[in-house]
Amino acid sequence: MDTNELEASYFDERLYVKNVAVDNVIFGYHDRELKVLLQRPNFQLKWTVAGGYVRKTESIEEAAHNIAFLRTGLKNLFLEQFKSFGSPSRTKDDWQAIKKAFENAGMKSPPDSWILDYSVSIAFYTLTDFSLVTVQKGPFDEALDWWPVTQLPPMMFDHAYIIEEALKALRRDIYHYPIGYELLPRKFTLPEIHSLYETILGKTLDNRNFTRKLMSSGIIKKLDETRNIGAHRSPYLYKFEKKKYDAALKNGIFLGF
Amino acid sequence: MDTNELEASYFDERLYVKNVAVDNVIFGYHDRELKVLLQRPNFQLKWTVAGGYVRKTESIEEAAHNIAFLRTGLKNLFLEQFKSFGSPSRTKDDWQAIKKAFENAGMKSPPDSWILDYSVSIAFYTLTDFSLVTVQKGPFDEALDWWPVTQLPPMMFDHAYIIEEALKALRRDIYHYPIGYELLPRKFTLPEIHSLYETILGKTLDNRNFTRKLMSSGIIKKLDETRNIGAHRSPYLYKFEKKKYDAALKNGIFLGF
DNA sequence: ATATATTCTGTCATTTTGACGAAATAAATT
DNA sequence: AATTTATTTCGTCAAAATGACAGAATATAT
Repeated sequence: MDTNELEASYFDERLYVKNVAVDNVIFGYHDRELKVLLQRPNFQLKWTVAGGYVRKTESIEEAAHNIAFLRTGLKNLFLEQFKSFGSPSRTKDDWQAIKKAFENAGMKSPPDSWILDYSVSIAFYTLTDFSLVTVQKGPFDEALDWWPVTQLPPMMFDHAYIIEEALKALRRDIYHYPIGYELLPRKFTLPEIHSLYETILGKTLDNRNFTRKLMSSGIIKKLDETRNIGAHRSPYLYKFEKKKYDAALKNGIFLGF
Repeated sequence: MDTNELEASYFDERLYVKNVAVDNVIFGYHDRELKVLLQRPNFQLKWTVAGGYVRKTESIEEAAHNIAFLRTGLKNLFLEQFKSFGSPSRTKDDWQAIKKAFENAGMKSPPDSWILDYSVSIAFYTLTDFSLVTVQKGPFDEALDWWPVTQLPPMMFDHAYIIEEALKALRRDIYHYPIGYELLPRKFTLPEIHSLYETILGKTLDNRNFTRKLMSSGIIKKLDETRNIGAHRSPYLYKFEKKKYDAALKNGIFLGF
């Protein structure tokens, strides 16, 4: 099935689970900023998190992976479910706006039964190496772009809140999982991973103490290469130790920065 | 609306959200064991977690509180959402069994559209002071009882897995929240809270080091009373410091046992 | 050669941890 | 009334982890 076909069959109650949406907060890291991939539906001014529906033949995790794949072109990304959202009228108003806009444009809009009924969102966050992503708009979207989590555009539904909660979950998980592995390119420098942790945790970390702790965990390894950064001392490159990383994912690790 | 009326209206698609269930793993602590409150539906041999559906007029959190209230008689319990579950046929087989049993008994059974369609469970865990609970069976249940998490009976659906995941979440959260407050009576002894932590974490903790750490957090306070435990030295009673506790809930606390 | 900006390495006092043993106490037993 | 038993409670010490801090090395531009 072609990508557009796939999404175009949304709202077919025979294929998709009604009342249940999956939202996926896709994080990337670039220019010392944590960014999130957002889409803006046709004719709309406000943005949404990457989202979609669940086919009756798949699990919610598969649906979330699929959403990530549709927008980034990447499979098997690191993906964590962090919370579900459901309350009367959390989506109603903005759905009505979308419906109206579609109708004004002479386009087919989602059926009322999907819009006016109760809507539960199961939310995941996804971590990805920014540099590997090639963004791909969906058939109902006018725009798809990375936004810094510190400067989000106006958001539809409760999606600003969903991103807040995703950040909370990420900040909690960063203590238990070596999250840098997912957000950084395969080879990276100490200042890069240092800045990543500062960005996610929103606080400054003493570089010497940070390095000491990270190295003592044994999860990253110094390479024999350096990166040229222009008029400055060239930082060494590092990479994650896959074995240690897998163990850390499985058993948890404690990184108390 | 009366309690039984409330639950009896399940499966009315005008009132309840289709495809979405809420399951609530209700934990209590008694006799040095962590227990979970389970129900056994009519004519069934296997048990389920406390569960129910979401009214279209309420949030999923309200639904979860309501389920806890129906089974324990208690309101405003400590309740955390930890994960949602959704995959094809996670509930189908056992639902068919229930349907058949209801029909054999000449009772009205849930409509096929609710049974055969996709089912998402939003799962919460609830912590409660065992001694305050008065268990209340639901209208479709033959039994409702506390079971030690270490010796569960045969479970329906994927509920054994759901309980496992609830335990994981609890073990994760115990490091960030002073969970003892919810599971213990207002006044308790050091050996009691010590044993609670050992039980939840599933490992022995040196009593002297445990006490040192717990006291240094300032979250509990020694009282001037002791409890008589028969032929042994009488342990002092302690209570949680409400202010410290509230701050810990809000900002998190770190208790690395 | 010098200036500038950034990376990298090391020390020290303080705090926290983990592993122990021994004294105190309430009731039952002799 | 002394002793035994089971439990609670208090204290010490060496090792490890933490937090605060300063200075040397290096890549290029001037």
